[in-house]
Amino acid sequence: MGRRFVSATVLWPRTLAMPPLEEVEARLQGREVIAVGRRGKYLLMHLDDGQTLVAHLRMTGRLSIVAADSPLLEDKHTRAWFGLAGGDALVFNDSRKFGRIWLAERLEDVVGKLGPEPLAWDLTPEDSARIRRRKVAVKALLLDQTVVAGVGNIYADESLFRAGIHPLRKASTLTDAEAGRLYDALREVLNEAIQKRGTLLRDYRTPYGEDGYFQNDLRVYGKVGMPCPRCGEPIERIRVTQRSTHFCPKCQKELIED
DNA sequence: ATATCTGCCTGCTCGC
DNA sequence: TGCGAGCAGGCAGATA
Repeated sequence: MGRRFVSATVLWPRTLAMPPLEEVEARLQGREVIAVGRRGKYLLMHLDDGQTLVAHLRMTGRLSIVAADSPLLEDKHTRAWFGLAGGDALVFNDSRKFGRIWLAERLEDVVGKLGPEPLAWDLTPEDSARIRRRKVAVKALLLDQTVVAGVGNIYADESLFRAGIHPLRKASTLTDAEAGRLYDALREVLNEAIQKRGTLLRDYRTPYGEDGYFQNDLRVYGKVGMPCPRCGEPIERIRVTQRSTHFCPKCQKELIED
């Protein structure tokens, strides 16, 4: 916060989702960051004229502020960087090239379709009814950013395990009790993960380059064949709408026996 | 409206 | 040791 942009450089054109680079250069020139925030998985830098510089890291993206002569500017995975008044640079580094940056006049154009924030979710009866009519697998529902914002594959699997719900259950078949347990489990998992500063898997680092620690608390994600921490049954992996999905076949029954 | 699939990408792991 | 295949996954866009 408090820094001003003086230039914009894009090395991998697709990184810049909108608008064209010439326009970014003109509209960003001299603008000051007055606040930073987040919506779902989108990072927000609010500027002093109402615009928002938005970044999505996807899988491997990293944002950092470095000195203007930092070797990171020459790194082969650096996709874009923004010169800051005073000589530093805000660098977007992303080996997989999935990450995206927007300069939005209206933030809603970028994040308008996102569902509610799970940790600040005042679930209305209308929301609840609409969601619970859906016939998709509940795992797919958790990953749908228009239903609830910010949940990715790891925390979806962990939430379903803690709630004792099979990932293939159709959302429309969940009982009130199950829906309530899932809602609680999701918030619990996210709060714990935030407290542990995230999950170190392959690429993730905190904004300060440190590792997160939630990987030590994962109960099913990536644990294929290992004993369930609750019942000892081997954890299984299946695919649900093209996503690798981990669960305990004993604690998370697809069909409830009577 | 809803549900599902494909393409985008590179680095890493695995098996031969 | 070298090499290719397979895998990881968030989202846009296409298709059913």
